[in-house]
Amino acid sequence: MASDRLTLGVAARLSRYLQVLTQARKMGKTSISSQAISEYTGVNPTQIRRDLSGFGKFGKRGVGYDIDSLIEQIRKILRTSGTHNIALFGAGNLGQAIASSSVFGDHGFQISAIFDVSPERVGQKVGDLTIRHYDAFAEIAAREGIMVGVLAVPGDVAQHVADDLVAAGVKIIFNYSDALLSVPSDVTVHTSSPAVELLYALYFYLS
Amino acid sequence: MASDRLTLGVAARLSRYLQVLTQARKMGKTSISSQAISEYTGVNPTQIRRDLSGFGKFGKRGVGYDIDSLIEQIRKILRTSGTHNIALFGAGNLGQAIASSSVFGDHGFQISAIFDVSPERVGQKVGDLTIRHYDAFAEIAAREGIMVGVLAVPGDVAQHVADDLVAAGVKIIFNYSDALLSVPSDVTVHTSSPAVELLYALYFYLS
DNA sequence: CGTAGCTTGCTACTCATCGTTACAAAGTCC
DNA sequence: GGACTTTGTAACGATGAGTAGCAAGCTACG
Repeated sequence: MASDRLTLGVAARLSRYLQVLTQARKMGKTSISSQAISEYTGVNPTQIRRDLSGFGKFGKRGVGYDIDSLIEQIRKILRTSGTHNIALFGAGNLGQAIASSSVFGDHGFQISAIFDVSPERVGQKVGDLTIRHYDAFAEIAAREGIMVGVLAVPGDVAQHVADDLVAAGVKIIFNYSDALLSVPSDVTVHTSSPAVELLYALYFYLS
Repeated sequence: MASDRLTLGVAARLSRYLQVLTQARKMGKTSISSQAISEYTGVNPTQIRRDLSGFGKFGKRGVGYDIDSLIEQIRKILRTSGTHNIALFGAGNLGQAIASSSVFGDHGFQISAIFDVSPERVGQKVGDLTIRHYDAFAEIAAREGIMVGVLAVPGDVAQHVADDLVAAGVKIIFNYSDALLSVPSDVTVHTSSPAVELLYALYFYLS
């Protein structure tokens, strides 16, 4: 199991392919070549074929890869097939944007609950979901076994929420706030930082 | 100039350090050790010191790095000091969330204009900015020299907006939509894909 | 003042990874 | 049938990253 664990690089690239494939599928494409994936990801076409061919023969020579089946294969390789329940914290502009978009749903993440503390928001609906009060989180987490939490809350309360998430057994925290979160070593924090990604892109443009 | 260009890895890590440093500064810290940066970034402490010491002696032995000055130094290394004007497209939930947060501002990106097409939104204020009609973009871009565009628009119009941005001379597009954008090779598209980043984190947790 | 404990800066070495080149096999298109 | 495309695969070389180790400089505390 853990022995044939993918290396960081391979897993990162496979995820990246998955992103492009999912987008391409949304655009109505059904087939794609390693060359095309390369243009969208910046990864060398040979590298792409090598990454994929290490797990089986997914492509058709002269044609390329069938997008639907390749998505399925990669998700199988990443062992992330099926749906995963996530909980969303904060129903402000950002939280509502996340809840009403399909970004997570397209990749098998189902938002199973959305929490806030504002009396004006609690009880309102966002898509199919009703915003619940944050106090109900512990109970719901215990019942549904939430493993991933998404933080769309103000930075000054992020650590507090993160602590509660850790206590409830959440293992992966996606942090949209600007707070630096301290968590036990068995919990992964991923912080969204679009501005930093932009700086990175800007550097290469300016050079 | 381009000769002493940083490698991809170094630039990526420096950006990452910048993220953590900016967060740490917000939390009120003034100094940080390579060990601490390592815990937040996952990068080896020796690697961090090597990355930094290649450009000068920024740290104090026995103490660590002064956060303010290190941020300044890294931004100088990345040649992204100063402020950069960006334009934001789409004033829905996501657009408003971006406009009212400080994520971009903290890193020197100033949102100089926000555009939408909805008559209900145009004319309203988000923070200090007034939402303008999309038709005004070409003129404003010509006057202010926008180099970075942020797309918080629906996927089905993203390509159309991207084409207009390219025509107006925008070189970096930050894409929050789920569309796969086609642009000339001298334009960089960076697509936000939180779900894919989550899949990546999930893989390593499950292994 | 002086000693103990950090932390940086720096070097040398090793190993893994990625890009490159090359080419055969299998498919499509005309 | 023939030209063209694209995958699958191997070999090689260059680059990058992890590791270990150590001296120098700073702080803190008696």
